[in-house]
Amino acid sequence: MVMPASAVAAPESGVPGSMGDVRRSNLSLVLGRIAEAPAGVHLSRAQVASATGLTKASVSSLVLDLLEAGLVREVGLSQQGRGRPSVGLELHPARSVMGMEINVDYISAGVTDLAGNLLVRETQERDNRSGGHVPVLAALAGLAAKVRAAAGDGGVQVLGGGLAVPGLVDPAAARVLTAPNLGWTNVDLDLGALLPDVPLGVELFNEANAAALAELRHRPDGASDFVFVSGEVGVGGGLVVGSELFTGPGGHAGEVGHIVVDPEGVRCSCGGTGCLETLSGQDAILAAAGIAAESRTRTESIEALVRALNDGQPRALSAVERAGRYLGVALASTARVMNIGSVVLGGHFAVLDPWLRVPLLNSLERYAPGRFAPEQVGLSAVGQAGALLGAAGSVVRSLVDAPHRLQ
Amino acid sequence: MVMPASAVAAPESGVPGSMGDVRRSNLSLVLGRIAEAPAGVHLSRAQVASATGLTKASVSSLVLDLLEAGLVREVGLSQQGRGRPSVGLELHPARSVMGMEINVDYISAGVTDLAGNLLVRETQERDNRSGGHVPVLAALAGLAAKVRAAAGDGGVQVLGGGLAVPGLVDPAAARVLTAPNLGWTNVDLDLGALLPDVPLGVELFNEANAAALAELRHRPDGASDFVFVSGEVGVGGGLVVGSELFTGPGGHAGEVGHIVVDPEGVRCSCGGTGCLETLSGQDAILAAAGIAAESRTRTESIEALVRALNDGQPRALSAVERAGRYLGVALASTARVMNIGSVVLGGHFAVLDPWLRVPLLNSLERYAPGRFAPEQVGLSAVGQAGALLGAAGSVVRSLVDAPHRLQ
DNA sequence: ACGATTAGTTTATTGCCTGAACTATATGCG
DNA sequence: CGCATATAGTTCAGGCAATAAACTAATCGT
Repeated sequence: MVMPASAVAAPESGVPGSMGDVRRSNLSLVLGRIAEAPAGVHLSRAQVASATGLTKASVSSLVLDLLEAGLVREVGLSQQGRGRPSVGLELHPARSVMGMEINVDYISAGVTDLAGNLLVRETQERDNRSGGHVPVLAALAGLAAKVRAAAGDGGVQVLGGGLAVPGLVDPAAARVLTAPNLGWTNVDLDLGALLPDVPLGVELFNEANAAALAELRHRPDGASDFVFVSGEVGVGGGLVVGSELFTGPGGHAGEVGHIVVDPEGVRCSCGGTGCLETLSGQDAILAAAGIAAESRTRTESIEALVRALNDGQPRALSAVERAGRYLGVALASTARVMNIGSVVLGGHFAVLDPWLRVPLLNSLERYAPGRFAPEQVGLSAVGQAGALLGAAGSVVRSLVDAPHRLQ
Repeated sequence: MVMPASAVAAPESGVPGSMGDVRRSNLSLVLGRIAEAPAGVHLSRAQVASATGLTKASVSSLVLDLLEAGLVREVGLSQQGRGRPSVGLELHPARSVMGMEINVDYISAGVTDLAGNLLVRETQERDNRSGGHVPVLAALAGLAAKVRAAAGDGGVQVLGGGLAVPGLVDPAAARVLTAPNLGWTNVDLDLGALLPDVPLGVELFNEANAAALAELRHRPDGASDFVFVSGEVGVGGGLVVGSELFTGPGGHAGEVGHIVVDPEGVRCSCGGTGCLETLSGQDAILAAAGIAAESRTRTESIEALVRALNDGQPRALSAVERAGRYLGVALASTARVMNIGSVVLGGHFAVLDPWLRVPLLNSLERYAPGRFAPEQVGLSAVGQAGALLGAAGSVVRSLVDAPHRLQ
């Protein structure tokens, strides 16, 4: 049995299908084609018809719905050879979505159009570890309102949003289960208050999961199956299987940072023992490299580490070597369990790639021989903004999956 | 984003939906309800209608199709209080599917009806390690023909089949990538020749995956998310997520036996290092327990081990303790990556449960604290026949998913 | 100017589900 | 016995969505 194709025409499993589902499915199909077109290329109704297999008549009718919903816009005429010129179709540039991020030492909010172009973004430095979650959310709501107003001045309407936090989340319940680096446990978020009066609401994401979605959208190779591992203080992970985020039964799969890579290892902040994070997280690497964390921001510490590596300091080199080796152990196990043989490195793993790559590849070859070609280990295509872009993009994705929600 | 519900009305992603898809979806829905009913309970059209949400008119029409396809049968009348008595519906008892299994030292074939009751089964002892795959498949084809004839004498028609093999498979290509214990590498199977002239063909499965499907069907608690781990010479695994087998992008996810649990460990038959199999597989346990494998079948060796455990022999106890401990390491990592907190033990893990359970639970608590309640570690409900039942049952499942294939 | 060519719309048809009316078959009570 | 009541299942008109084919619209080439 193969993974099911993503549900196209069904409202839910176990519920009767009716012709309305067909309409929804085909609306999604048409909107998806229009959204997929490269920037600057505007498909015509006829092109959409031949690309989807729908008839011209059906596409005309479906496009009419999308125009009325304000999701799609007609743009100029264009002539291809003989015949009547075609009317271009594009995602409506005045419809947008918001991405938000709460991290340890900043909050951030940004608006992208439906094609994923960042229109506005603001980041606010802020120590989010003290004072609990209430002031953080209040500050973020303010920042979001500001960014939204800026977008609104440009005539852009925000349809919905996504929020990324560095911790375990229950998206259905809008609840942060644990975010060790924020010191949050079982925090219920009022997502509605964060971005009031948007038709599509606000979705909650784990940071690495959101970043994985951003990678999915922006990867030049168009890979549809990979593990994204993000090295921060913690080690986060996001699993993309069949161009979908895999979140598991409870919504928080992908904790690559807590794979056990050394059963005799030290205690982890998660309560476990010998997790990858205890050997390849930032604190572990900096400590092993002999770089004191005190009186420095984390960015500065990583910069110091890179200098040490460039200087060829043995302690730094062996610290990174160890991190790469154990990262390989965890990814080898992931490859075996999930059958994914492609990796995208983010956070400090991307920064340290020049020194990390060889030990990582060696480790992969030792623990999962023949499963990872070197070109299957890539670096993040979106970098720092990944979580925000991914959270925003996921709203677009859910909109494309169910365009009827805006009618 | 949550796992998509299984596609109900869509043929495939990226293809236009039409009204025929609605029909297919609803056929599946109706057949599914009829199949779900407990043994001996026969739903009426009216009950199916209220259970599914379809109208009586639609259900009547859909049931007619299923009757004509021979998938469903009307059975007697039954009176519930007042009113016209209802006509019972059941899966047609004369339609059946075949499950087949190739293992190291036997081949087996059996026929079950669509409700999963085993009608005939034959097992043939056979050394499948020598001589390559051709004679094995010839022998299995013979055995299948025999079993099919026996079922045919009872008036039962075989609609399709499933074959389980102990190795990595590519189901789409009908290819066994590697089956170390059989000595097979990149073997293409002619599944059509194995069971000629069946309308639904033959599907190929990894043995543990098939067994996981059988567990899914027969679990008393009706769990829909679990890891099945089967202890044999190798350690196999099957992942069930949302009542679906998770096979990963390439079709061979779930290799729990090759999670790295000891990076400094010994070489594994898969080419890796420190795999779970090298510490919790049968050979590893028997060797650590000091039980010589020579001049015994594997069953006898395990029996000897159980005697030693009952006698309280320290070497045997510590061997099993170690196996349980490392099994816990692997399952803790699986829980983190897949977000699955429920386990079903099969093979020797089930047999050794009295001695294995405590170290396993301790290990789970150490490496993934709070994720596994003791009652979430269960034993196989189907035992030895699991792979065969699962392979057969998967054909029923795919038939319920797409009943129109028989019309 | 006019045919060729391509884009998009209109119209008739088909398939499928729905709701309401209808038929069928039982029970229970006077 | 007869009739009200209740439940199962069928028939039929209506609506929606996709399709195919005919039709209108707009442009190019000669």
